Amino acid sequence: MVDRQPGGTTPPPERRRRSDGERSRGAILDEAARLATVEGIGGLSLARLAEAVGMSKSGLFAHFGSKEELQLATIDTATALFADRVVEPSSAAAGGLDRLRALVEGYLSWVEVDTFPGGCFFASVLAEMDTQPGAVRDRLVDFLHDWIGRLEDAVRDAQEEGAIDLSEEPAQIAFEIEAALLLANAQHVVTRNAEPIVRARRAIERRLAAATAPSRGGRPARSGGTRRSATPPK
Amino acid sequence: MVDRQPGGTTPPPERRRRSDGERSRGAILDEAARLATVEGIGGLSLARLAEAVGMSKSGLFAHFGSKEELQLATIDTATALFADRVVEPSSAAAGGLDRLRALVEGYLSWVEVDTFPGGCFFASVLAEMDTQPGAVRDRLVDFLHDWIGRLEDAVRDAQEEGAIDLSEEPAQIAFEIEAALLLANAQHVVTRNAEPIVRARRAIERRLAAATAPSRGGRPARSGGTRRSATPPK
DNA sequence: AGATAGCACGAACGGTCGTGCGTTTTGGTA
DNA sequence: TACCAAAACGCACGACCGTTCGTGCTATCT
Repeated sequence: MVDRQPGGTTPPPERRRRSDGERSRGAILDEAARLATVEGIGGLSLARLAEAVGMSKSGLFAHFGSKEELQLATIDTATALFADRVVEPSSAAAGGLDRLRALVEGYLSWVEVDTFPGGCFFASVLAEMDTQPGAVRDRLVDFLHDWIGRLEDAVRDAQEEGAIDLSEEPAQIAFEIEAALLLANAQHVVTRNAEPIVRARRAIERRLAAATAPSRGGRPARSGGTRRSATPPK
Repeated sequence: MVDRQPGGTTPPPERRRRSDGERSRGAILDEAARLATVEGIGGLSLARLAEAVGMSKSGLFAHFGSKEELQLATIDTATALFADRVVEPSSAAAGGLDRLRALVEGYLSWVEVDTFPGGCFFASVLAEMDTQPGAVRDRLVDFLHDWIGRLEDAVRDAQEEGAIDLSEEPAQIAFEIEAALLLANAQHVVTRNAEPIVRARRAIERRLAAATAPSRGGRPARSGGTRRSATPPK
């Protein structure tokens, strides 16, 4: 952490942090991500956030310098949590199809387990900012592209492994999966029960079954197995 | 228009309207629905709305009495427009399946034709209000139930007519259709091109094709026609 | 024509917003 | 232990929020 050089003149752009400051900042961002899903990332006010974490408005503000910086940092916090809860666990999957299923299940539990009171952070916040140009929207769109790309990559890998028929378009399958996930989240927030979750699961499982068995007389792809095909990915 | 009774005591709740007032009110609500899809129905301020329609804030406010009343009237305006543009045209369809397709196409054009700058009014506003209890949220949820119910009814009618297999669950098909429509809207707003529209169309057409042809070796259902079969189920 | 009431206006209110500034407290280090 | 910068604070600001009020204007009815 410390990188002091004994040579006397330490260059000015050094910024020393104190541990309690870092801890406060983390607590602020955790609460900000929660509140943003119910009040909106724009509607969330510094005063309410400060009260929620138990500190003064000005003390909180000093951590970020502007509201937009706070919003961007909040997005980064949610992104890190999403990576930890949804993306990372899927990396243990054996093949592309299993990884795809792991991403789906990861997202559905991310929604169902009430990680945030207002449902999926990104669905909530992107719906709010999708028409408001700026750095916040841009960062959210970046996240979305990353997520959709991850689904498509899993489909492509599954195709290379023979688990999904080659006639299927990865972007189309990713679209249909994402559609079910998005509506599952939206309806879960409104109805507060698990029915949309199981409907989404059913829709996706059915779609994958159709993509697994080729539409016109091909061999049914095998499921599971640690078989490592030659095809080294990219 | 006038209903005066000569008996003296005219019951108080009478309210006479002037034509220019009604026209102003309509213009306000049209603009409010537009602005609500980009600024949010909560973020939309009376001052900005007044400026957009070219009148004073207080003059505008007098039409509604409170911001919540304005919001509710805005929702009613959007609901009427939706009924006119999407629901009503579908009533000309011959059977349940055609009506279902008409609802889908009606919604997709509602989105693609940029009826509102921020995409579908209801998707946008419901995403904003889904965690904020109150009359506004309730009215939006009512609309949603009505819309989903309309999709399910069309599926059920199609089943009675033999156009959709009886083993399909109407609520499940409606969920999958609504999912594709919702994501089509969301991605259209972000990307501003037609690709999500055609992806949704493709997904829904494929799903309907699967629901039309029974999963395990039955006769493919015929499309079109006003045939009204008895079809005693199972 | 005169009377009535719907319509629109400007000004002002109490409140909350994001933001700046000067001060006090506090934790890590020399 | 004494020092110093990070951290948290209180306070105040200008702008904007929804809402209220008093006042003219004018369309419509008698």
